[in-house]
Amino acid sequence: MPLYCQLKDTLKAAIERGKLKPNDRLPPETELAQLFQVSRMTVRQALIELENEGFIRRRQGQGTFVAERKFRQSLLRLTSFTEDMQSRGLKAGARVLSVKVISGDENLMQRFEAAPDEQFVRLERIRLADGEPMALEISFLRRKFCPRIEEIDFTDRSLYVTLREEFGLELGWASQTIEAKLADEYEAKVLGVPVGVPLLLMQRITYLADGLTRIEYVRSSYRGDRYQLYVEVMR
Amino acid sequence: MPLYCQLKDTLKAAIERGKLKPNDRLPPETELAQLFQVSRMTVRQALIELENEGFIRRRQGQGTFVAERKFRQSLLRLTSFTEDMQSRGLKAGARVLSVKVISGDENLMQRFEAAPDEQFVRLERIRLADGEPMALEISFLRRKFCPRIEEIDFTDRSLYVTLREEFGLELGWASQTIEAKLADEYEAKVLGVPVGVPLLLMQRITYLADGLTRIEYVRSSYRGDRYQLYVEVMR
DNA sequence: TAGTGGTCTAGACCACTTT
DNA sequence: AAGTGGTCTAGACCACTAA
Repeated sequence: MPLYCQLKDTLKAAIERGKLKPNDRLPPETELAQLFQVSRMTVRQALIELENEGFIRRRQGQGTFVAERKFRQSLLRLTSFTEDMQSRGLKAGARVLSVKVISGDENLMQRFEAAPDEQFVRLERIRLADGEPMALEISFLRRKFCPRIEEIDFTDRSLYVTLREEFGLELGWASQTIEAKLADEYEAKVLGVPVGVPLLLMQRITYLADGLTRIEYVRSSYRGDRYQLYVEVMR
Repeated sequence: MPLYCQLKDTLKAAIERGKLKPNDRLPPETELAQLFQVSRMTVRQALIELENEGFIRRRQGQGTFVAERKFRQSLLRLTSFTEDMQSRGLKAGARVLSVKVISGDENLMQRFEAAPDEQFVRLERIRLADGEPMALEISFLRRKFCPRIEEIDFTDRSLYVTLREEFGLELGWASQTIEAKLADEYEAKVLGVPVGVPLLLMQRITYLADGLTRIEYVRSSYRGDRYQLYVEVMR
């Protein structure tokens, strides 16, 4: 592992464990270089990446400081429902409504740019936060990348963790749309809300780490009365 | 202006003007260094920032390539309605509903962490895309940073451009929430839609470039039938 | 004025990909 | 084997901030 990554991890761990608190000042770059027996440029690479990830702020003439907690959370990243709920301090869960292997759906083939005979796994779940229905989530996966995934029970299991640990699939990025719509009869029934309540509809196509291969299409309908997206955006 | 910024701007301009096309390979780092008469580390700093901004992809052993257009657009950034519509190929406009100077609002004072006697300007506009109502936007500005801004007509004028050009205010970042709700009677009337249609509600607090000073609070209600957010998110 | 981060150099060797 | 980006060094001077 590169030296700058080791230094990065060391500092990140110190911040996350509370050994370094928000607004604490870090030692100057020259001092860190001596401490870790590396050159200043190596220290700088570690610090620049930590700043980009929101863990620290660097100010010319002043020094380097641990960022406020809220600043290092929830810049919009590719997260699973499980991770999202964890960061909100809620316990994520699921009720599996159906699991199917399907193929030949025109719409899906287009979204995935897939061959006509390719198989997909359709996983439909109600997502729970502290046991309460929060969203209806319908995921489509390309079965050739995760064979027999339909045999796994996703009641209390993160899909993304499973993709990584069982199938060695590293996710890279996703393109996502967000819109407002009304709950139809089916959505209302499974979410336990009246027909016509507002929902936040998010549709996502997830790509692997190579940046090109599409692995997942997911359509999530969040209850408008319980769910709010939070984003920090830069100019 | 630093050398690496000059190089960055040069390359960015070449990409934006189409002189360098998607998937074109850039010269290797050593060659760029010779071409621009700078060290390789300086070239690298320019390239790393261009990669972070989505203009290029770098691959060890292969080279540096111009990124696909869609990859360099619309990562979620702090944009004005005007910029947002431009990037969608629509013409942005506005109908000013009211402009007021107000003070003493508890709620506002809290959002801005402002003194009890501070004055705010409240600007309420219907935002138009190609002449059609798209959103109701209510902006609150701290008047001490932009005195007499209430005398400006924002019918065909970007608020953010005005803040920069008339008042020298550079925006830095914003914290933003996004949720789904139903149109109430007032919203329905001014947007020209029935009561109860779904709306995408975005609330934003905008900070200046210093990262600390809050300058704007804006509450935008977008028509759910016409507006969709698009985001690309990284893992 | 002293100390911080910001920029820059001219090398070096390594890891990865393609030929 | 050749060429690419990835990591790293040991210096240097500059710009900004605070005392």
